[in-house]
Amino acid sequence: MVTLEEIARLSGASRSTVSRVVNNDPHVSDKTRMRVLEVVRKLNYQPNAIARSLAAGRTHVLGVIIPKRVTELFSDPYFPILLQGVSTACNSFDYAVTLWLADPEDELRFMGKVLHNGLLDGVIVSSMVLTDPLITALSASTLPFVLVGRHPSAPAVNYVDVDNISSAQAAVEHLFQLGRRRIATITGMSDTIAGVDRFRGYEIALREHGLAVLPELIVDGGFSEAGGAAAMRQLLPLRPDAIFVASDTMAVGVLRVLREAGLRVPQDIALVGFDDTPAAMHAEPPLTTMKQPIIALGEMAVETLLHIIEHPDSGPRRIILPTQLVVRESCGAHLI
Amino acid sequence: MVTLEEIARLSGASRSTVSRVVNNDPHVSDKTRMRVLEVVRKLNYQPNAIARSLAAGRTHVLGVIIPKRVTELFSDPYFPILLQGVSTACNSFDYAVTLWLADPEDELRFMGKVLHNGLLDGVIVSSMVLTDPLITALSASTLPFVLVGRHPSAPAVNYVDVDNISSAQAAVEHLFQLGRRRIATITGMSDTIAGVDRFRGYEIALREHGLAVLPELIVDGGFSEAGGAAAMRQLLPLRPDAIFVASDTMAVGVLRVLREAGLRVPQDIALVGFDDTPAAMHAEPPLTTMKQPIIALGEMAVETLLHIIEHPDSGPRRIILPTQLVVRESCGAHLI
DNA sequence: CTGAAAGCGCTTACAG
DNA sequence: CTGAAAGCGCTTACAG
Repeated sequence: MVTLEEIARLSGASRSTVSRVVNNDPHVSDKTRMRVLEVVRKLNYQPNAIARSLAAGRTHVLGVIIPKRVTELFSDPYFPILLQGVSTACNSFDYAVTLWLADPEDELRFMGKVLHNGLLDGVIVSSMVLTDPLITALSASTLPFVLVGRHPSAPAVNYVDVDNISSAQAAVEHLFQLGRRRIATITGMSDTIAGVDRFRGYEIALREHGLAVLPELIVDGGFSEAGGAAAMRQLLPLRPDAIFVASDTMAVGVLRVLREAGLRVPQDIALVGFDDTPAAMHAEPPLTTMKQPIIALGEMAVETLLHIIEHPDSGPRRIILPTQLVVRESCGAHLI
Repeated sequence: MVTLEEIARLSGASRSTVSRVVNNDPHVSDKTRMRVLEVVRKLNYQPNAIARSLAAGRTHVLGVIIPKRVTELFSDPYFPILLQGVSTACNSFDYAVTLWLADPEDELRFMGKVLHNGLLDGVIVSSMVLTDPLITALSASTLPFVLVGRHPSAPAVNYVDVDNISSAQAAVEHLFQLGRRRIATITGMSDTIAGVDRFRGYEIALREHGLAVLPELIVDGGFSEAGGAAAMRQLLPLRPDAIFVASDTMAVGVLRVLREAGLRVPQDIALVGFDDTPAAMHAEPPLTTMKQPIIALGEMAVETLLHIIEHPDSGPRRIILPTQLVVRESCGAHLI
């Protein structure tokens, strides 16, 4: 392995100077810089990241924590896509990202160990679970972190999110505008903030129009495809004329059940989903859905985290990214 | 941050001794050990991973590289699931995993930089692309690596894989045994080893039974759902009585097109997929498919890599994991 | 079993 | 603009 030391010796400069050149410090004469760079190139010198981290006190690596519990729902492409956004942003800022798919047990180990071992400059947490002890542990630590998805138990915390409440409200409003009045909802897990918020949006929209919120028209689908299907089966005999489904993944399961039951979408039942994952476009019929900018959430999480690392004393940042209703066929708008 | 130095001072032991205790070195008297551990616990001391890495020459972090090109097909849960296996194994061995979702440009940066910056003890590469320059660069470097998926251009290399050829052959054989004779195939990308191998298995199976390999019954679906659907549309007028689809993700697209065309699966066309992703089970009808142990592939990749790191001089390891035909409804076996 | 010392490969005041 | 020196927090022969 080529070291700074060697470059210094061969270029006739001091180690300090070589370090400056390598780090683009302007306080080096052009002549010296050229001489050093020459040798750097010739030997294909790469600064040792570990030594650099130890000396500089920064590792240039971020952590991403995704609770395994949701990981198991990896049929839902939300997390892979989020990861993509995080990864892209990290690459562009010359950061590495280390991935922690933590089951509850690993979470403990993570908190006890990784959190304080100095490997990470900061972490991004995509826990949706309301009672996650990790959030508490992070808040108590000095490690900079940002949440993807707001978290009521830690209000003074940095996060990026969408406005799930008003987005869900807008989705239901869309169904109302199309003339639907018996609107059901299939909700996500009720111990996640997204699940709760999207349900609240549903309630608000109904109330706003004086529609009753009927308990029997509210079924938990747990954010999974199978859960969505099961919820739909439960809803079938109640004959809603529209359903707001709190994730596209669940909506795919819903469509399957409706097909089996011989019901037409949107003629018999109109559907609006949430997320706009790739499956929404490919669904049959194509799914009208509230698009969430998942990639951008990942990217913003990184940018926010980097900002916090640079400016530890700035106040908490809450970033809300816009959603957008993508009208396809499942809502029936094209028939009107 | 609590340091070794502090523990030494407070416990009255030397830094060497504290280091030994922390690293479970048996050459420490019980008395001393207790005394040190007492202080360690009290101060909640966590060894600094960076300092440790620099001193020991090992970082305990592995890299996973997934080419962005396939990443964009993240609707295919293969990669997330693989990641899960890798992550689980790393956790259990106390390694961290850093994720590189590399587009071709990032790949260059990776090779030039990350490959030699000392951050990684080794890397796992899940490139399926035949001509990937990364493989060449890795082979030329001293960094230990293992491939997920064999690679003909680098035969003397460590990899874990399934036997795609014989697995595909068995899948087609199954269709043959069910009486199908006009068997088409929708192939994966022809510049991936999995794509090529699965196609070869198809050929072999047909030839074995004296069936002609008809070019018009071979259509590229590019491993994506949309590609699978497009391929099926092309196949529709040719009326095959069975199709071997080289991935479940494509098969989902195929099923959609068949439904639109009013064809019954398996009565009119029998289908066998590949992978056994969660979508296979949820498909309509449930998909018969060649199950690939994706999680296990990820885990074995880690174990193999760790083995290579420990034993740099052992010969190359090639690990082939078994596949298994999962018979559901799309092949028609249940009707017989 | 224990400790003093060198060293891992960098960065960064400090002085000139 | 440049260099000598200290230091980041550990591990690991080496000696006793």
